[in-house]
Amino acid sequence: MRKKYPFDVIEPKWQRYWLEHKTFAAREEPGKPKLYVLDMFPYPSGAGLHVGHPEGYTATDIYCRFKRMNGYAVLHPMGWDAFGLPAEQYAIDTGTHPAETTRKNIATFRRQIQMLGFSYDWDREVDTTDPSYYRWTQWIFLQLFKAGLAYQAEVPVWWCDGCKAVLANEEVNADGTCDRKGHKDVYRRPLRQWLLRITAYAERLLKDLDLVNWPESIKEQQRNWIGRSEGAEVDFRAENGEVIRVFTTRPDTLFGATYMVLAPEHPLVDRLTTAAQRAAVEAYRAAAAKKSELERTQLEKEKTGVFIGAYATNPVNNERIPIWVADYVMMGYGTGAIMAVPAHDTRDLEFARKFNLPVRVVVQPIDNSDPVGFTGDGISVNSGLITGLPTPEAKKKITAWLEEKGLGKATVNYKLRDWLFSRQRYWGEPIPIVHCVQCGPVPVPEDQLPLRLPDLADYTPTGTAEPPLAKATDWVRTSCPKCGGPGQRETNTMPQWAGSCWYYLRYLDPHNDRAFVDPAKERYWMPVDLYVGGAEHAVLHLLYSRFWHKVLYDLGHVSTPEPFLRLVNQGMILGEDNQKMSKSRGNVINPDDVVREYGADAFRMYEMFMGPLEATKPWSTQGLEGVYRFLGRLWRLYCDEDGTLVVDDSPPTPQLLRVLHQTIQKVTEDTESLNFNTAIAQMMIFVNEVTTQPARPRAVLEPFVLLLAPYAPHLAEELWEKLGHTGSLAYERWPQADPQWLRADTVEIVVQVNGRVRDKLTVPADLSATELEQRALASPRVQEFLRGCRVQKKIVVPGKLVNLVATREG
RNA sequence: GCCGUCGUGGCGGAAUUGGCAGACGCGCUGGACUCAAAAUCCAGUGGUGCUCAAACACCGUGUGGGUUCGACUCCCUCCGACGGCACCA
Repeated sequence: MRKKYPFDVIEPKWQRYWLEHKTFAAREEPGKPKLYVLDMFPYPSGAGLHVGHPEGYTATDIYCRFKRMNGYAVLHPMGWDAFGLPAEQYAIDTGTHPAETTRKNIATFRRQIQMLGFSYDWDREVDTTDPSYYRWTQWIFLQLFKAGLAYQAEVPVWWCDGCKAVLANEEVNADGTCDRKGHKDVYRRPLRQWLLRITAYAERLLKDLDLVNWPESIKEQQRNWIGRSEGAEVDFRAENGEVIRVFTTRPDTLFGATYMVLAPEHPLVDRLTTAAQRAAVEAYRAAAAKKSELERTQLEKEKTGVFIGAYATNPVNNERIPIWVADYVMMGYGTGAIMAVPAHDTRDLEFARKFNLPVRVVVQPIDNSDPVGFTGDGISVNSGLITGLPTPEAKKKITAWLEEKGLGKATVNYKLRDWLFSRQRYWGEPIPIVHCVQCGPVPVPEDQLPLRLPDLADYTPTGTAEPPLAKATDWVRTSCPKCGGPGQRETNTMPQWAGSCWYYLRYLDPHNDRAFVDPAKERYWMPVDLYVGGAEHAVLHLLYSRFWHKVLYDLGHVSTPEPFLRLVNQGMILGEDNQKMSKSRGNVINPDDVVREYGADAFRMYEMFMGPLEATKPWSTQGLEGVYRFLGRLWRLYCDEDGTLVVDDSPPTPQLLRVLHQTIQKVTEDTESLNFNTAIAQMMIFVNEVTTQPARPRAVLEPFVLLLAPYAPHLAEELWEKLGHTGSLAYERWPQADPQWLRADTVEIVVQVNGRVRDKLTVPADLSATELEQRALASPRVQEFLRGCRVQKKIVVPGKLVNLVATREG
């Protein structure tokens, strides 16, 4: 197909120009307002760039180019989140060193990203696998360790037989399969692990969500993940004297507790079970331990459990209630034990019905509906000292009473767990710790960082819990930095999240070898003003980053409590068949093909024209062609077939000036608010309008090039040059809309009778309300509809409409 | 089950504070140019009725109701889609 304009010449030309002139190098400029615009950096996979990547990148690029032209000092960097399993798996399969695979993939990604003409400052590129980068990832880990926020523990962790590796909780799917490869044999086994004490920051991670401008859905997901709930811990005494502590959010229902439940793993089960029940309880616990999470949560809707033979005393009424063991109570939450109030808890009610346990109503709903199974707020009944109180007051009073008697206290619980931070993999940052028999875990001295990954000949997992690094025996064997005695290096590595937790800070000062970032630079650029990326990172990446950032903040290394001020999630791009793009469906669109055939500007512009940035939307090659045709039409507005400029110096008509200034106004507003699709629609209106006119006045066409520049930067640069300018337009002043041309002299007024449009009047824009009313009533069309009616009410909105409310007479 | 987001032509989508629903693009139809086609340009394009057309009327933003002079927009009910969480006491 013949090209509609020479994008294949223009685009490489300007890309070369920008790189050679370092047009987009970011500088701290005290006189200018700063703007830090960040893309979630990609994992450079072997498959190359996907059309989803450039969606967010184009959005941020447009915004950055727009803001530069509006006088901002803009920081807009790109880099690589390059540790991770695929390169390691490839090494296992082929023997190629992951570093080499990574280098190659990065080269492909860089080429593809550069061919789209994004205005990144390439001198700030970071690569998480580069020792000069991970040196500081390790350094931050040591700060966490020294602050007591990194510790080792023997924890039951998810082990995937297929990957021969430990998985993090979040890497295990709800159906019990492995998130990476879909392996089925995933189960828990206890292993020594590194954990980060993110729970110490639960409250601040929750509260500080109020400081950021993020989509409500993301904030809500983080809140749910942190899972704060207020309640009370209450001590029940078993008959043998053991104290069973429970957590409840409804201390007001204590009088309705008719039994207790311990989690199967609860340590008191052993000590409380009576001889008669021991066999049944042991059998139940053994069965529960074997159950996968899948069985325990998904399939097992029917409650199970066993009475352990023991009783406890309800502290509020001294009632004797039986103790059961059941797997609907989890050891990992609260205290692993509950008081069961079947009348006001759905799960307890199910259990009680199945095992014929008593149900006692202690909360009366306000609307007098059935109290059994009622879990909302109401009025306490049959509840001693709190009888008659509404739920919130009842909670307060009973909690105070418990505290006074030493039987319990108000408590806050979180669902959030500590972050399992070690991986039994090769291709990750080595954890800079030496294990010494004398001194325990000892940090590698900071001046010895980076602790480099040793080369291995064989990357395959050991198959045991020993990580592959254990094979590098010379590397593992070392001396203790503290006492000089024999030591062993930690062989676990960090998870992929580690490098991405702080990369936005390294961009500020990527070549600094004395600190992870220079404090002055940090203060100048932070926080990130706009962060764009996929919603799949809603919880983990963003929560982990926020956690590290807060630790660095507390240690005085960064100046803001939150890293990312504003967050926008770009939507997914589906295939033309409205399905998720995938190789197996054969609906994958390759950016290389698109750029070869239509050019980068058309690709960028189409992705922005598809719809709102946040929306999920299907790819359409015809839609792409429509945008490509538009760019061709735009080109022909300026040049004839030989590429000779046809712009003239004729005085522009008022009509053209009006559409120009409307376009300036609309494009300015919509670019600022990231509504790129409507900004492009307005540019199309402009081009359509100019096309209908014979003249090509420079006074109108030249400012339009600047409006186009953030969207189709190569085309705009080329036209700018043809118009006689030298150098790049990247820092030209953004056009200002002249209000004179936005004001309309006359407006069209809608005249309604009973809410239906019956006539339209063209009147002077500043016509008064009374005058407007007169003219509306004088309209023959309107009079026709008013015949035989009496006007009851007149609504006059100057500049907009007149509505006459009339009723039929007689 | 719970939380969140969202339902607008044949399709992607627009609509400022409650004020002409369907901007812009795709597709489709007709026309110009052409030997012909492609490309390009011009015109039309929510549905229904009125024997065609014009004019006009009525219907129309997932469903049913409500508030209002007026509802895509605000409130309630239900239905559907997508995303997240999931026995969290």
